[in-house]
Amino acid sequence: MIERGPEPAASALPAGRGAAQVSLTDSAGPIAPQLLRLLRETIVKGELLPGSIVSEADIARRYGVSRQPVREAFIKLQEAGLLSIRPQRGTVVLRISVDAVYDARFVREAVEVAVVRACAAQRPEGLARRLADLIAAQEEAAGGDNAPGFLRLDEAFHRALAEGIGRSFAWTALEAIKAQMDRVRFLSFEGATPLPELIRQHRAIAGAVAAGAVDEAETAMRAHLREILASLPRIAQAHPDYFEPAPGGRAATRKEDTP
Amino acid sequence: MIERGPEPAASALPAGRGAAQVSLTDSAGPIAPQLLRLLRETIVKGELLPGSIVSEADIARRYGVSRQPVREAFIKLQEAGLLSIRPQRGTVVLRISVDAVYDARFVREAVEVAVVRACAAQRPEGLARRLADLIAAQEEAAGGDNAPGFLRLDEAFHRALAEGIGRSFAWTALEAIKAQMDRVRFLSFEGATPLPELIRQHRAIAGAVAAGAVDEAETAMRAHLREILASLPRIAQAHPDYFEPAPGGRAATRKEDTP
DNA sequence: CGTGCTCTACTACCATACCAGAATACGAGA
DNA sequence: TCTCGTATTCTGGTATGGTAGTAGAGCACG
Repeated sequence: MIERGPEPAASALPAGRGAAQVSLTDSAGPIAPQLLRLLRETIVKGELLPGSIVSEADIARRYGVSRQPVREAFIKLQEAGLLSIRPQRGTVVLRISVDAVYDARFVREAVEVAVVRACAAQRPEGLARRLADLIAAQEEAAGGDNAPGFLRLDEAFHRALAEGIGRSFAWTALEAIKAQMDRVRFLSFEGATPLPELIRQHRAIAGAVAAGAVDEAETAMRAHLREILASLPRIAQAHPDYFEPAPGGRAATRKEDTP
Repeated sequence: MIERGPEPAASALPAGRGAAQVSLTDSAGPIAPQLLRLLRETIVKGELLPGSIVSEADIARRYGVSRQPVREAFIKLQEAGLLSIRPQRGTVVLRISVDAVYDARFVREAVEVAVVRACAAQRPEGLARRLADLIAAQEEAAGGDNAPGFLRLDEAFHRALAEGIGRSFAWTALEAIKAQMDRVRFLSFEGATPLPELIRQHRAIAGAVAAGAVDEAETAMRAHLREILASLPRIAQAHPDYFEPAPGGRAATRKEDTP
């Protein structure tokens, strides 16, 4: 076991109530996936600030695990465009790249439009009911000011569409990409699109699907996905330190440069 | 250094001319990505047979590296749906799942259609020229019976479309997914779609893009992507041992089963 | 006082060691 | 001969040691 003295000096993590509160070794299952989810959530929520540098050993000490699972988590987070691993130099939490966010939306929109068109064309049995249930739950969450709960239900809504046509893989493939957009969403809680408006858009999508209106469903989905990022320019201005400077170069894309 | 005796007994790898011919330690750069590419190619080409079991230690010995880079490669190959890592039981090369291939095509088609539509709508400068060059090179490769070379040029063609509209990320995101389809393509060299026909389709796509015919470009792209898998049912029948049995259950999707 | 060099303190990467669980080989008993 | 319990030997997961390489601080020199 590693020496795990408190020594909270120079901690990049919020360390508000002791970061290692979530026990990884105690609970069941492999710790590598647990650590991955934990770190991703930490970054997406903005608790681990963009630009701050982390290290395998640092995180390993902090959570009382070895460097091995940390390394695996780092690699996946790099693929998701949240970290940049620079060999022998350090690993840095990437600032949000506006370009990367739009790239993610482009791919997500392409896939989700195809999904929702197929839904409207096939009108699979039970889907309309499922969507209605989710929308009802979303209204409840919105009423109770339960923002995190709403985000989970929002995900469930989109997943339900893919599952409806037997293409749950389509949503799985988007999950890695979605992280980029999620970071913006968490920043945009302050004065972004009100939840009732998002619910209204969900209802429009579900309605078009139930009616078998293919083109209408596509239009509704596109509007919805663009709405999510409508506040992006304003957010980027409000939090300049969270975002990559303007230039088009995106370090996240280049996984292996030929020097 | 690990004892690396020849002992070719019970080798799952073809071992035709000594598998470790490709030196990993000598050449430059981190060996983990190199090993990943090498293993992926080995699986996609069918040199490592579906259903065969591999182990971290086995591969590590074979290529004269430690288990660490092998492990990282395994993880990524699992995400790509090529391997199934079963803790404490073994890692198996997954058979091709027809469902998974169609899932991959669904996502790829959705993204590539969006790309090609944007290309036709924007008609970015220089793209038409680039596509024409690639098609010319493809004709040369097809004439010289250079199948692997043609596949590389085919990839370059699709990547060029994404790059044309400044969405190279779209192609990057597809690379992991594409592996499923590539496996089929390598099996289908025997009596599949003749290369001239594929080139004709490329020309149709490029022509529609150059003409700014958005819908026509979409149609051409869809036809092209479906053509690639046109021989799938026949291939699956011809190589039953390479494919997952009929039932809809796809082991590739379930990353963590709850036993 | 300004500038170049060395040397230290990190980093990620790779290799090795240890562990718990799963599958199988095997032998005793019926 | 067949069945069941046990021991061995695999597996992947985790922990830890070692190495090449980079960034930056401190010192020598102009």
